[in-house]
Amino acid sequence: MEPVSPEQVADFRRFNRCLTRRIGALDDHYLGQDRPLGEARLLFEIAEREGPDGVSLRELRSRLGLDAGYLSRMTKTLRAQGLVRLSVHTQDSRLRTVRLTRAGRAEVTEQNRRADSLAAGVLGRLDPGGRARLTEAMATTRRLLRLAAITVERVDGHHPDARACLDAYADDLDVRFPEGFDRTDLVGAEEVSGAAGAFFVAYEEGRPVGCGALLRQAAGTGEIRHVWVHADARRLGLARRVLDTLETEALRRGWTVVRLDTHAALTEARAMYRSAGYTEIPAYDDHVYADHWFEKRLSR
Amino acid sequence: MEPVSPEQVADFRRFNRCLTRRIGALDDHYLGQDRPLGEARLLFEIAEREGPDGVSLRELRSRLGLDAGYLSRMTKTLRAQGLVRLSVHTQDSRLRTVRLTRAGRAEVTEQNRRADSLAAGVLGRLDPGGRARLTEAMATTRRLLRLAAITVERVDGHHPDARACLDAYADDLDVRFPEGFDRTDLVGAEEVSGAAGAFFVAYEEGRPVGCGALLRQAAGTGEIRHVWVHADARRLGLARRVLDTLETEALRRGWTVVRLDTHAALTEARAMYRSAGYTEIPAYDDHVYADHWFEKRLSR
DNA sequence: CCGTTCCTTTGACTAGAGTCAAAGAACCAT
DNA sequence: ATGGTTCTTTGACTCTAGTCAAAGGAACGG
Repeated sequence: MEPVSPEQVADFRRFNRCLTRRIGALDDHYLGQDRPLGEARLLFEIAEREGPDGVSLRELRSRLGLDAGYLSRMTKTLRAQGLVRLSVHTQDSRLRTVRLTRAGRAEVTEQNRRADSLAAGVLGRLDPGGRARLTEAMATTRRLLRLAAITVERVDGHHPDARACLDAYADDLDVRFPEGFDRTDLVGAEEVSGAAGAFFVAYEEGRPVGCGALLRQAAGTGEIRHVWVHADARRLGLARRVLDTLETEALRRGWTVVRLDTHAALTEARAMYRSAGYTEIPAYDDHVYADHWFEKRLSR
Repeated sequence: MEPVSPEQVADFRRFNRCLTRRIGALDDHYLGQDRPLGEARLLFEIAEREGPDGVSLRELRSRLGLDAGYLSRMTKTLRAQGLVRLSVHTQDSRLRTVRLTRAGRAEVTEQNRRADSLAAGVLGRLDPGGRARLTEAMATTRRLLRLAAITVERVDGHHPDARACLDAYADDLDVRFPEGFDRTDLVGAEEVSGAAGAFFVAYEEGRPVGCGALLRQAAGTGEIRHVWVHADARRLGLARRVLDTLETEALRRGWTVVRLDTHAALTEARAMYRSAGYTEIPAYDDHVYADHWFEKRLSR
């Protein structure tokens, strides 16, 4: 890809320096008041992850990347402060489940209130136009930083991450299609392996957040299927990135045309394909869920 | 001022959370490799502040806000690693001067190279359009966060910060005006005190970075003078903010018209006044440095 | 020249953050 | 049932980061 210009690198680093200097004022965790940072972080994580049955120490440990002993001790002090309750996991009694007590919940709410008012204080020093521009620029920064942190990797069709993506994809379609979606329509693992095709998964911090499949359709022609992005990772431009990856892979295989079909319900997808250079063509198959067919001629 | 909308607060906090999570990858200091964070920070600060005669421990201490003992010990370990040299200050032998050795300089350069390549790595995962949008959004975020962190405060005309600003202002004008600038033209401390007028200084992290004066000109009319912004704080919209503050102060005093004059050399200033709602009027004085005269009718 | 103030060094602490290893209880596959 | 694995707890550490106070040398003001 094109090299990164030194000016952009300099801008990037200026931003980092500026932010790490101000991070004290920005970081929610510094609002942990008299509580040590580690505990404050843990408390927030519990509040965030806690389901109806609380959250297991194991999950917290992997989320926060903490040492088991360290975590055990910290939860002990939180318990001593009356902020959390510990109990044995209902399914697996090796695990402990943590949940917030009423006092713990109140504490978290209070911290959030404080962080909100701090943020409002900063924004309040700008005029309304400035506020709008700042929040807009922050949102753009966040979106693009997230996108830059996501990697798209080729995985085997049998890989659990591939199957997990396809499952989630099927669930999404089942909701969106008025007629529902039948999972037997999904590609088989062999169809996207070896010379037949390829499967790609997008990872954000190790978590699969998107996918896409490429299959051989005819000599020199590939078919793109199952381009999907997790709800949490939408509006980042990730689908476009997956598409780029699939096209690059097609070219690598010497396929100069790619096609795809899509359902009438997926209007944003159609817009995306058009803006990515795809043109609508007549039906090339009689696929149940297909209402629109697209094609793109690849070059270079 | 208008209240801050909850959506904007939420956006702001999402940004903070996202950034503190990624800060490990962004923060230059985390590149200090095997060196403790404190030492790495110190090393960078020395590199940044070091003049031809090095930099005094005293200055480092106040810049970084460190305990004297802590600083002393850290410089000792840096010295033991051969990265800095310590010597007695030439003017005041109570002070110690630190300067980087060749090895220290090499270390800093290497860290910078590493930080650059890390930044380039992140940017490189975006397409050129995304890179441009990201660096642009980062720059906007930085500018507006800086602006929001600046406070504009009324100070007495005799206050050292007021005099320092006027000195810097005079130096700037002396360079920009073809005919030079005579400091006796500056307002006296009494002209901006009490009922006669007011003087405002803009502070960024305790450092004066801008100023503006308001003087009574005639009944119900104020004159704005000496609106100045430090070179480091330009292009943030600070002049506009100072101007707003002066107008608010004028209104508070019941003055419904403010006027100002400006020199032909200051083209950006003229544009700024126009966009702030000032209209050009005929000369209202025969001030030496005045070529253009502006007026604004204040309301509410 | 004398007392006060300023700057640095040193010693003696504390608290937070985190690591490592051992051990016990529970689960799982065979 | 049994051996291996997983999860949590506990004890014993280490390393940073930072505070506080005492002390000594240098500068400064009168």
